[in-house]
Amino acid sequence: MPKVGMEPVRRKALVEATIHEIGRAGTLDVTVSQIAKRAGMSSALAHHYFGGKTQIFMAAMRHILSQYGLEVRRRLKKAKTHEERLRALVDANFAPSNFREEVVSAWMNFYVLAQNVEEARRLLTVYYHRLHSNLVHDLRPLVGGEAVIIARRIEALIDGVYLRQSLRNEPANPATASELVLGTLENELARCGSQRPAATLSLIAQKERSE
Amino acid sequence: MPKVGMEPVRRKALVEATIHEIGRAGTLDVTVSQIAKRAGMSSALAHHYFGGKTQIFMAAMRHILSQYGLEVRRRLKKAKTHEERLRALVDANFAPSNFREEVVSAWMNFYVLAQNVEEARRLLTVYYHRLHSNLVHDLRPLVGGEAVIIARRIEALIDGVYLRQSLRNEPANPATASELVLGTLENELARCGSQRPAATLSLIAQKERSE
DNA sequence: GGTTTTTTATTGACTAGTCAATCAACAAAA
DNA sequence: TTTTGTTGATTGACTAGTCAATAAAAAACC
Repeated sequence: MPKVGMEPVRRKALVEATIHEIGRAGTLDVTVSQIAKRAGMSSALAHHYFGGKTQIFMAAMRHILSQYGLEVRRRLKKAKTHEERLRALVDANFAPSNFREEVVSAWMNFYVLAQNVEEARRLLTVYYHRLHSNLVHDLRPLVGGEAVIIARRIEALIDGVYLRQSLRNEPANPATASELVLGTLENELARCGSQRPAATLSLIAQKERSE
Repeated sequence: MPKVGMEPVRRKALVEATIHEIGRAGTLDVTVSQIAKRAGMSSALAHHYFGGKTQIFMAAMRHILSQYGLEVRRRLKKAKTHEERLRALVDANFAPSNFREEVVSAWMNFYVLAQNVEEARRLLTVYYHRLHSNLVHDLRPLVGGEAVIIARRIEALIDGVYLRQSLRNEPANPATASELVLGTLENELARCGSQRPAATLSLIAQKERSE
């Protein structure tokens, strides 16, 4: 029974169904029918609103990236010092909204997609650059010239944690993951920072341990 | 013109063609025909020798993992001290034989495969455990109780470097990649090691810089 | 040594199934 | 009656896997 103004509702449902379906299957090899079914409509309607399968994937990827961006900005707003901002940047990656089983799996598959589809690669590159310049911005005052190399380490580490999470059967544990990255960061700062006492940071201290 | 004793030749050709084809396509979505064609035979023959597509993939994955294992053992044999052994363990990941564009891409896709196919996951788990226990074995004497957590960081970092490499257009640079990981490791050791002078390690010093 | 039989290598043609994309048709709201 | 929403049915392309047939080498036999 056709109601009017369905377009945004349908699009949203499809995007979310896509992420869940990719997460469930662990692959980009999901059919439009599967996605449409989960979103509660026919596959023809999915094509009607998005045009094609690739566009559905791209919309889903854009959604994940924008949700991630939102999380980053939300946390950065609360942070004052450089140390707090660094923690915010790292923690955003492991926020519950991003670091869930299906979303992590979808991320992994988008990485693969970015190897094939130029637009996907572009999106990912934007995210990379933003994270990198954010990190460098707050690392520079603390470690000077080492900022870039340390940023690269943190970036790779975050991706690695995601990758390994996608292989686990256990549900994601934000605290453990975040701690792993922050611990490394703390080490880097303690080692080559010279303008502030190492203890100032204490990134981890404020969280309880797990694992 | 049938020559006899072709089986091992064909199998090898198919395995290598599989890796190249996956790397080229950036996806597991390659057809048996494409693989067979690159290996210089008909798709029927590929089926004849391997049975099915999944088995072809598994054979390719096993080949990559065994090549990696070989590299590790080769380097470990030359290493004497714990520090040298740690460096060997890290460097093996970035040896030219493993850290090439197609192989990196294949790795990424095998990660995805491991989310779906139980046997693929098992293979990857074996590799994980071996790397982990190797790292811990040589970290423990240097850093004691922190060995496990540091090992986890290094492992995630290595995976992250692979992942990011798969997104680049530029050819892989072993030196840069290795340095990124070894630098982190050095930091960790310098920070929490207490039984030996930090300078002893100098993991990076012996390599020229790049990037 | 020559002939037959068996084994191994090889492929073109075919089957059965899947799936993205399209379209014609229908239904409610404006 | 025009716009918006919706779907079942269909098309067209593609692909994993099978099979029967062919051909050379090797082995067995005389």
